[in-house]
Amino acid sequence: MSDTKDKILNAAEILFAEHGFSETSLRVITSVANVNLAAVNYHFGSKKELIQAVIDRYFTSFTEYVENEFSLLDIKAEQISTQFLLESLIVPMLRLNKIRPDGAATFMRLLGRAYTESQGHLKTFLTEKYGHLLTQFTALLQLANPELDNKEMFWRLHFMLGTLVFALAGHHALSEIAEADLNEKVDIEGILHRLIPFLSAAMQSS
Amino acid sequence: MSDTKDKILNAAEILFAEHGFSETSLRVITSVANVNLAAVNYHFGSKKELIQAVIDRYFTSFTEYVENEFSLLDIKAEQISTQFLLESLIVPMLRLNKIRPDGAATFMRLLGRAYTESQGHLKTFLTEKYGHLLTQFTALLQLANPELDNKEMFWRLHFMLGTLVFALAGHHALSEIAEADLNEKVDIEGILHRLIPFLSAAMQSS
DNA sequence: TGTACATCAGTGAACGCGCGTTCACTGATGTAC
DNA sequence: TGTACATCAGTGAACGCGCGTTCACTGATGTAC
Repeated sequence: MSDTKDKILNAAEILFAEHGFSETSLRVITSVANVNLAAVNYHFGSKKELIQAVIDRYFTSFTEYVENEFSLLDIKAEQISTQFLLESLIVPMLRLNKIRPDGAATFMRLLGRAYTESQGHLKTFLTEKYGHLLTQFTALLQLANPELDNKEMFWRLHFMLGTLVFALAGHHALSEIAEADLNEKVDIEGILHRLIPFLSAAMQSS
Repeated sequence: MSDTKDKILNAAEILFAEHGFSETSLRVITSVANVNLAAVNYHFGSKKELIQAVIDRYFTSFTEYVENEFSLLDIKAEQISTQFLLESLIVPMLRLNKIRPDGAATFMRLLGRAYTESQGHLKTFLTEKYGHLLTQFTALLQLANPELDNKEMFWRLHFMLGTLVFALAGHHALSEIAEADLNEKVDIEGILHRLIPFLSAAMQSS
């Protein structure tokens, strides 16, 4: 992969996470990346495909880490619980910080943007490529919560994922308020450790 | 208030909720509203001020309903609990359906957009005008959960609000998946009744 | 080793288009004397 | 009751601007014979 291509991806992911996809112009991206404007269309074909490439790069790493983590779980073991499953997402999450500066936060913000900016192409693209991961996670959750029926599980799962993405994607804003109000600094890991008991309790509500 | 002004607001709120603020052009709004393009700038001054006017119209009604509902609560009563407080938001929420078709859903989607689209002007505008409502709600929550310290309360409150806005703003998408996967139709009220026990349990997690 | 051609990465300038906003203007209604 | 002027709601056309994309082109490297 050429240097130029990487420079575009690196600049784009930060700008997309910060300002959203449609609010970020190719002119800003290429000037931050210090490459020619036409290089985006040369390497990626269109802005749409650049957006997909940016998200895909994270997802490829993330799913690899998650699958690796899941394969280590002993599915028959007694200790499989919602809390335990959510905690098993922390390691894959934080490994993203090693491949890109502030990678976990950037990935979550991109996910939040993808969820919100309502052009269909991203949703189709993601569910086709990474839907099996959600299926796998759902199956494990069902193992951990055998007393919940399908419907209840569906809703709780989506509430939970929503809270996760929302809290992690908005963690910049939250941290700012937290620092002003409580004089407390928190990073992604800190938020995850506050979120997991919160979500586990919610999942077990009767 | 002139007919034209209302026609613009009514068309704009639906389009903003559906496609986001910056993805919705004044040309689309005015053609749906069946008014002249220049009328937006004549009546509102700019697109930014139109966005604020759309959101403000809902907030004015909503805060009025909420304050009315809160004033009916007996603050000393034993039964004040998180569940009880969340349930007291249902009535104000659903009253929005009476002043505008699908008003509750539209309002939540607008809130979600406002939270996500990152220009500061909306956040400043809203916290200045309606921040006291959040303060009031926090105080009541603290009454219902005296065992939580300030920090824990801060985080749980924001996780909770995030889940609420996220789930309600995205309820169109969720309902679609739910219908495909579970053959179940749900509206805002249905989601609220699933969400409240979920969030109450989360709030009480130890 | 030398020549001819193909492939590839990258570029500078221009294209057409949709955007928010502005401006000079119209016509209806209200107000003063 | 009539006239002169002011205010207001609304309009049609144009403005300049930033956008994603395209196109003809360059220069470096690889491949065939």
